[in-house]
Amino acid sequence: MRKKILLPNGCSCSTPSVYPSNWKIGGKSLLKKKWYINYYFYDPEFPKPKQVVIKGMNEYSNLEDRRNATKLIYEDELKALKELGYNPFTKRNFCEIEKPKNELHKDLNIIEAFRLSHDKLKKSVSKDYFNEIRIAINRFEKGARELRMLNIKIKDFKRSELKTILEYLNLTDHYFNKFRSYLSSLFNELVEYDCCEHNLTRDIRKRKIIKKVRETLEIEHLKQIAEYLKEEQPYFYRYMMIFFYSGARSSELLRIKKCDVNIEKQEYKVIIEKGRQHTETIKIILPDALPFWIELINQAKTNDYLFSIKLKPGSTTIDPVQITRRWNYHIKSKMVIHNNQIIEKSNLKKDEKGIPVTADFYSLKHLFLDKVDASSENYENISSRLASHTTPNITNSVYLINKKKREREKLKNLKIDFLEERA
DNA sequence: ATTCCGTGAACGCTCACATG
DNA sequence: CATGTGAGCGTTCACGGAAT
Repeated sequence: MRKKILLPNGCSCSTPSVYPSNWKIGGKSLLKKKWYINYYFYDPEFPKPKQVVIKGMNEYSNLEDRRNATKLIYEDELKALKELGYNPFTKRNFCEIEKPKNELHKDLNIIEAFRLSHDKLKKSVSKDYFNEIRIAINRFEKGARELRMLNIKIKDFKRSELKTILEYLNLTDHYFNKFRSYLSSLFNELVEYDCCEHNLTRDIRKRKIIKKVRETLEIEHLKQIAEYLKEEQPYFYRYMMIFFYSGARSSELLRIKKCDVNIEKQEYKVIIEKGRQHTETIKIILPDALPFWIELINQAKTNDYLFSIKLKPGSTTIDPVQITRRWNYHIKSKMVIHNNQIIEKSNLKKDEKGIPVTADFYSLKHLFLDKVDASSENYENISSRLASHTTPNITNSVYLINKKKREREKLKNLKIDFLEERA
Protein backbone atom coordinates (compact mmCIF):
# COMPACT_ATOMS: atom_id res chain seq x y z
CA MET A 1 0.00 0.00 0.00
CA ARG A 2 1.31 3.42 -0.89
CA LYS A 3 1.53 5.96 1.86
CA LYS A 4 -1.23 8.49 2.42
CA ILE A 5 -0.19 12.09 2.30
CA LEU A 6 -1.69 14.50 4.83
CA LEU A 7 -2.99 17.74 3.35
CA PRO A 8 -4.36 21.00 4.71
CA ASN A 9 -7.86 21.22 6.10
CA GLY A 10 -8.05 17.60 7.24
CA CYS A 11 -7.78 16.26 3.72
CA SER A 12 -5.39 13.62 2.46
CA CYS A 13 -4.45 11.78 -0.71
CA SER A 14 -2.76 8.63 -1.80
CA THR A 15 0.76 8.97 -3.13
CA PRO A 16 0.17 9.63 -6.83
CA SER A 17 1.25 6.83 -9.08
CA VAL A 18 2.27 7.10 -12.70
CA TYR A 19 1.20 4.76 -15.44
CA PRO A 20 3.15 3.14 -16.94
CA SER A 21 5.00 2.33 -13.75
CA ASN A 22 8.36 1.98 -15.50
CA TRP A 23 7.99 5.50 -16.99
CA LYS A 24 11.36 6.59 -15.64
CA ILE A 25 13.43 3.80 -17.07
CA GLY A 26 11.44 2.16 -19.88
CA GLY A 27 12.32 2.30 -23.57
CA LYS A 28 10.69 3.91 -26.63
CA SER A 29 7.80 1.45 -26.69
CA LEU A 30 6.33 3.36 -23.73
CA LEU A 31 5.41 6.15 -26.13
CA LYS A 32 2.72 3.94 -27.62
CA LYS A 33 0.85 4.00 -24.35
CA LYS A 34 -1.34 6.77 -22.92
CA TRP A 35 0.39 7.94 -19.80
CA TYR A 36 -1.38 9.27 -16.73
CA ILE A 37 -0.86 10.21 -13.11
CA ASN A 38 -3.38 8.77 -10.72
CA TYR A 39 -4.22 9.38 -7.09
CA TYR A 40 -7.15 9.37 -4.71
CA PHE A 41 -8.19 12.44 -2.81
CA TYR A 42 -9.91 12.16 0.58
CA ASP A 43 -11.97 14.98 2.08
CA PRO A 44 -13.81 14.30 5.36
CA GLU A 45 -16.69 16.40 4.05
CA PHE A 46 -17.26 13.93 1.21
CA PRO A 47 -18.16 10.29 1.85
CA LYS A 48 -16.21 8.76 -1.07
CA PRO A 49 -12.66 9.51 -2.15
CA LYS A 50 -12.22 11.16 -5.50
CA GLN A 51 -10.04 9.56 -8.09
CA VAL A 52 -7.89 12.07 -9.93
CA VAL A 53 -6.33 11.28 -13.29
CA ILE A 54 -3.96 13.69 -15.05
CA LYS A 55 -2.88 13.13 -18.63
CA GLY A 56 -1.29 16.35 -19.82
CA MET A 57 2.05 14.71 -20.70
CA ASN A 58 0.83 12.80 -23.74
CA GLU A 59 1.24 15.71 -26.11
CA TYR A 60 5.01 15.07 -25.99
CA SER A 61 6.08 12.39 -28.42
CA ASN A 62 9.75 12.53 -27.49
CA LEU A 63 10.51 10.17 -24.63
CA GLU A 64 12.79 12.57 -22.74
CA ASP A 65 10.25 15.38 -23.04
CA ARG A 66 7.45 13.17 -21.85
CA ARG A 67 9.45 12.04 -18.85
CA ASN A 68 10.26 15.65 -17.94
CA ALA A 69 6.70 16.79 -18.46
CA THR A 70 5.42 13.99 -16.29
CA LYS A 71 7.89 14.87 -13.57
CA LEU A 72 6.87 18.52 -13.70
CA ILE A 73 3.17 17.76 -13.64
CA TYR A 74 3.70 15.35 -10.79
CA GLU A 75 5.59 17.90 -8.73
CA ASP A 76 3.20 20.70 -9.50
CA GLU A 77 0.25 18.60 -8.46
CA LEU A 78 1.83 17.66 -5.15
CA LYS A 79 2.80 21.24 -4.53
CA ALA A 80 -0.71 22.44 -5.27
CA LEU A 81 -2.16 19.83 -2.94
CA LYS A 82 0.21 20.52 -0.09
CA GLU A 83 0.85 24.23 -0.28
CA LEU A 84 -2.21 25.69 -1.93
CA GLY A 85 -4.59 23.19 -0.41
CA TYR A 86 -5.95 22.34 -3.84
CA ASN A 87 -9.15 20.39 -3.44
CA PRO A 88 -10.27 18.32 -6.47
CA PHE A 89 -13.83 18.20 -5.15
CA THR A 90 -14.28 21.95 -5.06
CA LYS A 91 -11.59 22.74 -7.63
CA ARG A 92 -10.41 25.51 -5.30
CA ASN A 93 -7.21 26.22 -3.48
CA PHE A 94 -8.30 26.09 0.10
CA CYS A 95 -5.36 28.07 1.46
CA GLU A 96 -6.07 30.96 -0.89
CA ILE A 97 -9.75 31.29 -0.05
CA GLU A 98 -10.45 34.43 1.96
CA LYS A 99 -10.68 32.92 5.38
CA PRO A 100 -13.47 34.18 7.52
CA LYS A 101 -10.69 35.00 9.94
CA ASN A 102 -12.10 38.41 10.63
CA GLU A 103 -15.61 37.20 10.86
CA LEU A 104 -17.55 37.11 14.02
CA HIS A 105 -18.64 33.72 15.18
CA LYS A 106 -19.96 32.39 18.42
CA ASP A 107 -16.92 30.34 19.34
CA LEU A 108 -14.66 33.34 19.73
CA ASN A 109 -13.67 34.24 23.22
CA ILE A 110 -15.23 37.38 24.58
CA ILE A 111 -12.34 39.73 23.97
CA GLU A 112 -11.77 38.53 20.39
CA ALA A 113 -15.46 38.96 19.75
CA PHE A 114 -15.41 42.45 21.22
CA ARG A 115 -12.45 43.47 19.13
CA LEU A 116 -13.98 42.22 15.91
CA SER A 117 -17.26 43.79 16.75
CA HIS A 118 -15.42 47.01 17.52
CA ASP A 119 -13.77 46.85 14.14
CA LYS A 120 -17.16 46.69 12.48
CA LEU A 121 -18.16 49.92 14.15
CA LYS A 122 -15.31 51.76 12.49
CA LYS A 123 -17.36 52.65 9.47
CA SER A 124 -20.26 54.14 11.33
CA VAL A 125 -18.92 56.00 14.34
CA SER A 126 -16.64 58.93 15.00
CA LYS A 127 -12.93 58.54 15.42
CA ASP A 128 -13.22 59.58 19.02
CA TYR A 129 -16.01 57.27 19.92
CA PHE A 130 -14.28 54.43 18.16
CA ASN A 131 -11.19 55.14 20.16
CA GLU A 132 -13.08 55.31 23.41
CA ILE A 133 -14.54 51.90 22.80
CA ARG A 134 -11.10 50.54 22.10
CA ILE A 135 -9.93 51.92 25.42
CA ALA A 136 -12.89 50.36 27.16
CA ILE A 137 -12.14 46.97 25.64
CA ASN A 138 -8.55 47.24 26.80
CA ARG A 139 -9.66 47.87 30.31
CA PHE A 140 -12.24 45.14 30.15
CA GLU A 141 -9.60 42.72 28.94
CA LYS A 142 -7.35 43.60 31.84
CA GLY A 143 -10.13 42.91 34.30
CA ALA A 144 -11.08 39.67 32.61
CA ARG A 145 -7.47 38.58 32.66
CA GLU A 146 -7.08 39.25 36.35
CA LEU A 147 -10.29 37.36 37.00
CA ARG A 148 -9.13 34.45 34.81
CA MET A 149 -12.16 34.93 32.62
CA LEU A 150 -10.41 35.45 29.29
CA ASN A 151 -11.36 32.09 27.87
CA ILE A 152 -15.08 32.39 28.09
CA LYS A 153 -16.65 32.00 24.68
CA ILE A 154 -18.96 34.73 23.57
CA LYS A 155 -21.87 32.32 23.11
CA ASP A 156 -21.51 31.18 26.72
CA PHE A 157 -21.03 34.61 28.21
CA LYS A 158 -23.46 35.16 31.04
CA ARG A 159 -24.96 38.29 32.42
CA SER A 160 -23.57 37.48 35.85
CA GLU A 161 -20.08 37.13 34.41
CA LEU A 162 -20.33 40.42 32.62
CA LYS A 163 -21.49 41.98 35.84
CA THR A 164 -18.62 40.41 37.77
CA ILE A 165 -16.06 41.87 35.41
CA LEU A 166 -17.68 45.27 35.35
CA GLU A 167 -17.89 45.42 39.13
CA TYR A 168 -14.29 44.31 39.39
CA LEU A 169 -13.15 47.22 37.28
CA ASN A 170 -14.15 49.66 40.00
CA LEU A 171 -15.45 52.29 37.65
CA THR A 172 -17.00 55.49 38.80
CA ASP A 173 -20.75 55.53 38.46
CA HIS A 174 -20.60 57.76 35.46
CA TYR A 175 -17.95 55.80 33.71
CA PHE A 176 -19.69 52.58 34.61
CA ASN A 177 -22.70 53.77 32.64
CA LYS A 178 -20.54 54.93 29.80
CA PHE A 179 -18.82 51.58 29.77
CA ARG A 180 -22.15 49.91 29.69
CA SER A 181 -23.10 51.88 26.62
CA TYR A 182 -19.80 51.08 24.89
CA LEU A 183 -20.37 47.40 25.48
CA SER A 184 -23.93 47.82 24.36
CA SER A 185 -22.71 49.04 20.96
CA LEU A 186 -20.53 45.95 20.75
CA PHE A 187 -23.29 43.59 21.75
CA ASN A 188 -25.61 45.03 19.14
CA GLU A 189 -23.14 43.86 16.54
CA LEU A 190 -22.66 40.52 18.24
CA VAL A 191 -26.36 39.82 18.34
CA GLU A 192 -26.62 40.57 14.65
CA TYR A 193 -23.90 38.05 13.93
CA ASP A 194 -25.61 35.43 16.05
CA CYS A 195 -22.76 35.36 18.53
CA CYS A 196 -25.14 35.72 21.40
CA GLU A 197 -28.84 35.84 21.99
CA HIS A 198 -29.25 39.13 23.79
CA ASN A 199 -27.56 42.37 24.37
CA LEU A 200 -26.38 41.44 27.84
CA THR A 201 -25.81 45.02 28.87
CA ARG A 202 -29.52 45.71 28.73
CA ASP A 203 -30.00 43.53 31.76
CA ILE A 204 -27.49 45.43 33.80
CA ARG A 205 -28.88 48.35 35.69
CA LYS A 206 -27.55 51.79 35.11
CA ARG A 207 -26.13 53.55 38.09
CA LYS A 208 -27.62 56.73 39.44
CA ILE A 209 -25.57 59.82 38.82
CA ILE A 210 -25.53 62.99 40.82
CA LYS A 211 -25.23 65.89 38.50
CA LYS A 212 -22.65 68.45 39.40
CA VAL A 213 -23.07 72.13 38.83
CA ARG A 214 -20.39 73.54 36.66
CA GLU A 215 -18.38 76.23 38.31
CA THR A 216 -18.44 79.52 36.57
CA LEU A 217 -17.27 83.07 36.97
CA GLU A 218 -18.92 86.35 37.76
CA ILE A 219 -19.32 88.41 34.63
CA GLU A 220 -17.22 91.10 36.29
CA HIS A 221 -14.34 88.68 36.78
CA LEU A 222 -14.60 87.43 33.25
CA LYS A 223 -14.28 91.00 32.03
CA GLN A 224 -11.11 91.42 34.02
CA ILE A 225 -9.70 88.21 32.67
CA ALA A 226 -10.53 89.34 29.16
CA GLU A 227 -8.67 92.59 29.81
CA TYR A 228 -5.71 90.67 31.12
CA LEU A 229 -5.61 88.34 28.14
CA LYS A 230 -5.98 91.22 25.75
CA GLU A 231 -2.65 92.53 27.04
CA GLU A 232 -0.79 89.30 27.70
CA GLN A 233 -2.18 86.78 25.23
CA PRO A 234 -3.75 88.72 22.39
CA TYR A 235 -4.24 85.65 20.18
CA PHE A 236 -5.94 83.74 22.91
CA TYR A 237 -8.03 86.81 23.66
CA ARG A 238 -9.06 86.99 20.02
CA TYR A 239 -9.98 83.34 20.01
CA MET A 240 -11.94 83.72 23.21
CA MET A 241 -13.98 86.59 21.84
CA ILE A 242 -14.78 84.74 18.66
CA PHE A 243 -15.59 81.62 20.61
CA PHE A 244 -17.96 83.37 22.98
CA TYR A 245 -19.73 85.32 20.32
CA SER A 246 -20.04 82.36 18.02
CA GLY A 247 -21.75 79.80 20.16
CA ALA A 248 -19.67 77.28 18.24
CA ARG A 249 -17.57 74.48 19.61
CA SER A 250 -13.85 74.74 19.65
CA SER A 251 -13.64 71.64 17.51
CA GLU A 252 -15.63 73.46 14.85
CA LEU A 253 -13.75 76.73 15.03
CA LEU A 254 -10.39 75.03 14.83
CA ARG A 255 -11.36 73.48 11.51
CA ILE A 256 -12.34 76.73 9.83
CA LYS A 257 -10.27 77.84 6.88
CA LYS A 258 -10.06 81.32 5.52
CA CYS A 259 -12.08 80.26 2.50
CA ASP A 260 -14.95 79.17 4.75
CA VAL A 261 -15.56 82.73 5.88
CA ASN A 262 -17.57 85.36 4.12
CA ILE A 263 -17.02 88.63 5.91
CA GLU A 264 -19.42 90.68 3.75
CA LYS A 265 -22.27 88.33 4.53
CA GLN A 266 -21.16 87.92 8.14
CA GLU A 267 -21.21 84.19 7.64
CA TYR A 268 -18.92 81.24 7.89
CA LYS A 269 -19.45 77.59 7.25
CA VAL A 270 -18.41 74.75 9.44
CA ILE A 271 -18.50 71.06 8.85
CA ILE A 272 -20.17 69.11 11.59
CA GLU A 273 -18.90 65.57 11.64
CA LYS A 274 -21.52 63.16 12.73
CA GLY A 275 -21.18 59.52 11.93
CA ARG A 276 -20.55 59.14 8.24
CA GLN A 277 -22.33 62.27 7.22
CA HIS A 278 -20.45 65.47 7.38
CA THR A 279 -22.93 68.29 7.35
CA GLU A 280 -22.04 71.76 6.28
CA THR A 281 -23.69 74.42 8.37
CA ILE A 282 -23.77 78.15 7.90
CA LYS A 283 -23.20 80.15 11.03
CA ILE A 284 -23.36 83.87 11.48
CA ILE A 285 -20.87 86.32 12.85
CA LEU A 286 -22.28 88.70 15.42
CA PRO A 287 -21.38 92.36 14.96
CA ASP A 288 -19.37 92.40 18.17
CA ALA A 289 -17.12 89.64 16.91
CA LEU A 290 -16.67 91.03 13.43
CA PRO A 291 -13.45 93.00 14.05
CA PHE A 292 -11.74 89.90 15.33
CA TRP A 293 -12.74 87.91 12.28
CA ILE A 294 -11.56 90.65 9.96
CA GLU A 295 -8.22 90.76 11.69
CA LEU A 296 -7.83 87.01 11.28
CA ILE A 297 -8.85 87.02 7.66
CA ASN A 298 -6.32 89.71 6.87
CA GLN A 299 -3.53 87.67 8.38
CA ALA A 300 -4.44 84.36 6.79
CA LYS A 301 -3.58 82.88 3.42
CA THR A 302 -6.44 81.40 1.41
CA ASN A 303 -5.95 77.84 2.50
CA ASP A 304 -4.94 78.59 6.07
CA TYR A 305 -6.83 77.45 9.07
CA LEU A 306 -7.78 80.52 11.03
CA PHE A 307 -6.70 79.03 14.30
CA SER A 308 -3.56 77.05 13.86
CA ILE A 309 -0.52 76.86 16.07
CA LYS A 310 -0.51 79.62 18.69
CA LEU A 311 -4.07 80.33 17.61
CA LYS A 312 -2.71 82.26 14.67
CA PRO A 313 -3.60 81.44 11.06
CA GLY A 314 -1.55 78.60 9.67
CA SER A 315 -1.57 75.51 7.56
CA THR A 316 -2.17 72.88 10.24
CA THR A 317 -5.05 72.05 12.52
CA ILE A 318 -4.59 71.85 16.24
CA ASP A 319 -6.40 69.77 18.81
CA PRO A 320 -9.29 71.42 20.63
CA VAL A 321 -7.65 70.37 23.86
CA GLN A 322 -5.16 73.18 23.35
CA ILE A 323 -7.82 75.68 24.31
CA THR A 324 -8.34 74.10 27.68
CA ARG A 325 -4.64 73.93 28.25
CA ARG A 326 -4.14 77.57 27.53
CA TRP A 327 -6.91 78.41 29.91
CA ASN A 328 -5.36 76.25 32.58
CA TYR A 329 -1.92 77.56 32.00
CA HIS A 330 -2.63 81.23 31.68
CA ILE A 331 -5.64 81.62 33.91
CA LYS A 332 -6.39 78.82 36.29
CA SER A 333 -2.86 78.28 37.48
CA LYS A 334 -1.77 81.92 37.38
CA MET A 335 -4.72 84.01 38.42
CA VAL A 336 -6.62 84.35 41.69
CA ILE A 337 -9.50 86.43 42.90
CA HIS A 338 -8.44 88.82 45.61
CA ASN A 339 -10.67 91.57 46.96
CA ASN A 340 -13.03 90.75 44.15
CA GLN A 341 -10.31 91.51 41.63
CA ILE A 342 -8.62 89.09 39.30
CA ILE A 343 -4.89 89.36 39.86
CA GLU A 344 -1.81 87.31 39.22
CA LYS A 345 -0.98 84.92 41.99
CA SER A 346 2.57 86.23 42.07
CA ASN A 347 1.29 89.69 42.92
CA LEU A 348 -0.24 88.52 46.19
CA LYS A 349 1.48 89.77 49.29
CA LYS A 350 2.92 87.20 51.63
CA ASP A 351 0.00 86.62 53.94
CA GLU A 352 -2.66 87.18 51.34
CA LYS A 353 -4.62 84.37 49.89
CA GLY A 354 -6.68 84.62 46.77
CA ILE A 355 -9.59 82.52 45.69
CA PRO A 356 -8.45 80.26 42.90
CA VAL A 357 -10.16 80.48 39.55
CA THR A 358 -11.80 77.12 39.02
CA ALA A 359 -14.22 77.77 36.19
CA ASP A 360 -13.25 75.94 33.05
CA PHE A 361 -13.18 77.53 29.65
CA TYR A 362 -16.23 75.79 28.39
CA SER A 363 -18.38 76.75 31.36
CA LEU A 364 -17.83 80.36 30.36
CA LYS A 365 -19.54 79.65 27.11
CA HIS A 366 -22.71 78.82 28.98
CA LEU A 367 -22.31 81.97 30.97
CA PHE A 368 -22.11 83.90 27.78
CA LEU A 369 -24.98 82.16 26.09
CA ASP A 370 -27.22 82.94 29.05
CA LYS A 371 -26.22 86.53 28.63
CA VAL A 372 -27.10 86.40 24.96
CA ASP A 373 -30.54 85.08 25.68
CA ALA A 374 -31.09 87.69 28.34
CA SER A 375 -30.09 90.60 26.15
CA SER A 376 -32.34 89.58 23.32
CA GLU A 377 -35.87 89.39 24.66
CA ASN A 378 -37.27 89.40 21.15
CA TYR A 379 -35.49 86.32 20.02
CA GLU A 380 -36.13 83.51 22.34
CA ASN A 381 -33.54 80.84 22.41
CA ILE A 382 -30.98 82.75 20.42
CA SER A 383 -28.20 80.74 21.85
CA SER A 384 -29.36 77.49 20.38
CA ARG A 385 -29.79 79.25 17.10
CA LEU A 386 -26.25 80.43 17.33
CA ALA A 387 -25.15 76.92 17.96
CA SER A 388 -27.31 75.98 14.99
CA HIS A 389 -28.20 72.43 15.76
CA THR A 390 -29.91 71.08 12.75
CA THR A 391 -31.75 67.88 12.07
CA PRO A 392 -31.95 66.22 8.66
CA ASN A 393 -35.70 66.90 8.41
CA ILE A 394 -35.17 70.56 8.88
CA THR A 395 -32.46 70.88 6.29
CA ASN A 396 -34.65 69.18 3.73
CA SER A 397 -37.43 71.68 3.86
CA VAL A 398 -37.22 74.76 1.69
CA TYR A 399 -39.57 76.63 3.93
CA LEU A 400 -37.46 75.97 6.94
CA ILE A 401 -34.29 76.87 5.11
CA ASN A 402 -35.76 80.24 4.32
CA LYS A 403 -36.94 80.62 7.85
CA LYS A 404 -33.48 79.85 9.09
CA LYS A 405 -32.12 82.36 6.65
CA ARG A 406 -34.39 85.05 8.04
CA GLU A 407 -33.33 84.16 11.52
CA ARG A 408 -29.72 84.46 10.55
CA GLU A 409 -30.34 87.90 9.09
CA LYS A 410 -31.78 89.00 12.40
CA LEU A 411 -28.78 87.71 14.26
CA LYS A 412 -26.45 89.68 12.09
CA ASN A 413 -27.69 92.85 13.66
CA LEU A 414 -27.84 91.63 17.20
CA LYS A 415 -25.69 93.66 19.56
CA ILE A 416 -24.74 92.37 22.94
CA ASP A 417 -23.18 94.52 25.60
CA PHE A 418 -20.85 91.77 26.66
CA LEU A 419 -17.40 92.72 27.83
CA GLU A 420 -17.95 96.16 26.35
CA GLU A 421 -16.44 99.04 28.22
CA ARG A 422 -19.03 101.66 28.84
CA ALA A 423 -17.94 105.27 28.85
C1' DA B 1 14.52 76.56 31.21
C1' DT B 2 10.20 77.62 29.50
C1' DT B 3 6.49 77.07 26.55
C1' DC B 4 3.91 74.60 23.41
C1' DC B 5 2.06 70.56 21.21
C1' DG B 6 0.79 65.45 20.70
C1' DT B 7 -1.06 61.25 22.59
C1' DG B 8 -3.35 57.82 25.62
C1' DA B 9 -6.40 57.11 29.16
C1' DA B 10 -10.15 58.19 32.15
C1' DC B 11 -13.93 60.58 33.02
C1' DG B 12 -18.00 64.37 32.23
C1' DC B 13 -21.90 66.75 29.71
C1' DT B 14 -25.68 67.16 26.60
C1' DC B 15 -28.13 67.04 22.16
C1' DA B 16 -31.15 64.47 19.13
C1' DC B 17 -33.64 60.58 18.47
C1' DA B 18 -36.22 56.43 19.56
C1' DT B 19 -39.38 54.51 22.52
C1' DG B 20 -43.22 53.72 25.06
C1' DC C 1 -44.96 64.13 25.83
C1' DA C 2 -41.46 62.29 29.30
C1' DT C 3 -37.63 59.30 29.56
C1' DG C 4 -33.82 56.46 28.01
C1' DT C 5 -30.09 55.83 24.94
C1' DG C 6 -26.44 56.56 21.51
C1' DA C 7 -23.18 59.45 19.98
C1' DG C 8 -20.44 63.46 19.74
C1' DC C 9 -17.63 66.31 21.99
C1' DG C 10 -15.81 68.24 26.36
C1' DT C 11 -12.08 68.28 30.47
C1' DT C 12 -8.25 66.46 33.36
C1' DC C 13 -3.97 64.22 34.05
C1' DA C 14 0.44 62.19 32.93
C1' DC C 15 4.24 61.72 30.00
C1' DG C 16 7.34 63.21 26.59
C1' DG C 17 9.34 65.58 22.70
C1' DA C 18 10.10 69.94 19.93
C1' DA C 19 10.79 74.68 19.63
C1' DT C 20 12.35 78.86 21.44
